Amino acid sequence: MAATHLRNTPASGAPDNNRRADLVRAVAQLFREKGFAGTTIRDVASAVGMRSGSPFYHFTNKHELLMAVMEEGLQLGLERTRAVAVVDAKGLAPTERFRRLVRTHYGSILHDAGSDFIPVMLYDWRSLPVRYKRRTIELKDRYDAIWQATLDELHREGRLAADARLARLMILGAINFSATWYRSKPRTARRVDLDALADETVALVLQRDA
Amino acid sequence: MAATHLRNTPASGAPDNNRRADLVRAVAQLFREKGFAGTTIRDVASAVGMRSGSPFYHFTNKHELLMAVMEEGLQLGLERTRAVAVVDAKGLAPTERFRRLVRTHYGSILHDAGSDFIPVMLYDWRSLPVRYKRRTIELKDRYDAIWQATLDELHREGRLAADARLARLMILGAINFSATWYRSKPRTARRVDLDALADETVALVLQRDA
DNA sequence: CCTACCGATCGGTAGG
DNA sequence: CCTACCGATCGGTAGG
Repeated sequence: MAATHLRNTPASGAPDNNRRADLVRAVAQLFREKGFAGTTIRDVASAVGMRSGSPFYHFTNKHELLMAVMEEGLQLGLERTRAVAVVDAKGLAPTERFRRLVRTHYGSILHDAGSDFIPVMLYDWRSLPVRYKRRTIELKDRYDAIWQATLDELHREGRLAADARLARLMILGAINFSATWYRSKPRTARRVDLDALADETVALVLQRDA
Repeated sequence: MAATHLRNTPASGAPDNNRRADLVRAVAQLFREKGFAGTTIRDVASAVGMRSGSPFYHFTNKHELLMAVMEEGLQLGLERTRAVAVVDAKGLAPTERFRRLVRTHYGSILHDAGSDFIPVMLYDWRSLPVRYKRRTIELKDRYDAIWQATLDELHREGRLAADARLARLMILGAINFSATWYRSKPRTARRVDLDALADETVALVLQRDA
C-alpha cells in the first residue's frame, strides 16, 4: 500500500509527471463537455481514479488546472502548426500552405481524438483569471503569427479580398466554430470529413486564381 | 408594503411580464459574462433588486431561465432578420441582401447594447438540458432558413465558391466568433466599426464579380 | 496520494 | 415577492 503511494511520488518532491499529464488530459475532456464551472474537482478526481482531495497534490487550485489545459493545447498546437507551415510546407505555394494550416487546425487542434485543449480555451477563456491570461496570450500570439504570415502572402497575391488581420480572425472563427456543430460520428447522412471540410473552407475564403 | 407586492402580482395568477422581462434581460448579461454554471441565482436576484428566493416565483428552475434567454434571443433575432431580408431587402440584389444580413447579425444579434441573448446560446448551448433543446432548435432552424435562401442564390450566381450549406455554417461561425474578440470600446487604436466589419466579411467570403 | 473534514455557497422550498 | 431555511455540494486543507 505505502509502496504504491511512494511509486507515484518522485524523489525530487515534484509530483509525478505522468499523473499530472493524465489529469490535464482528463480535465480537458471534462471542461470541454461541461465547462469549467460545471465540472467539479470530484469529477476530475474520479476520472483518473483518485480521491477528491488528491488533484490538489498536483495543482494548487482549480484555476491552475484550467490554465494547464490551455497551455498544453497551445504548446501542442504550436508544435504541430509550426511543423506544417514552417517545415513541411515551407517551399510550397501560399495557397497550398494555407490549405494545410486549415486542415491541421480542423484535425489536431479541434477534432482529432484527444484534441480537447483548445476547445476549452475557446469556450472558457472568460473563466481564466486575468493574472493567468498573460502567459497564455503570449503563446496564442505566436500561434497567430504563423497564420498571419501566410495570410499576408495571400493578400499580396490578391487571393484574399479582406484586410489580412481581420481575415485571420474571421477564418479562424469559421474553423473554430465547427467545435459547436461538427461531429465525427454524425447522426445524419450528411457526413463531411475533415479533408473535405478543409477544402471547402479554402474555397470559400480565397478568391479564384485570376 | 402589501400593496407593493400586489401591484406586481397580476390578477390572473401569472407573474408580471415586466418583471419577467427584466429578469431575462439581466440574466442574459450575467450568463454572457460568467456563464450559466458560473452565475448564481443570488447574482440574478440582486441584479434586479430581488431577494434570493424570488426569481423562482417567475421561473421554476435555473434551466428555464437559460431557455428563456435563448428563446428571447432567437425570437428577437428572427424578427429583425426577417425585417431585413424578407421585407426591406426583398427586391435588392442577393449580394446587397447578404451584406445587410451580415450587418444585422453583427449588430442587433451580437454587439448592440442589450444583445446578450444569442451569445449566451453560443457559449452555453451544452448547458441546456436536452428536453429544452427541441423548442429552441425549431426557432434556430427558421433563422438558418432565411440565411440559406440568400446563400443559395449567391451560390447559383457563382459568387459563393463553397457548398452553400457549409458556407452558412462557416460564415455564421466567422461572425459569431467575433463575440470572443470584438469590443465596441477597444483598448487599441485598431478600432473597427460594425459597418466596416460587415463589409470586410462580405469581401472575404464572396467571389469577385466575374 | 488518502482520510477525514471544514466553512461557504448553492439551488430550491414552505409559508406568508 | 420576502423571510427563513434546508439538504446537498463544492473547493480546498491538515495530517499522515
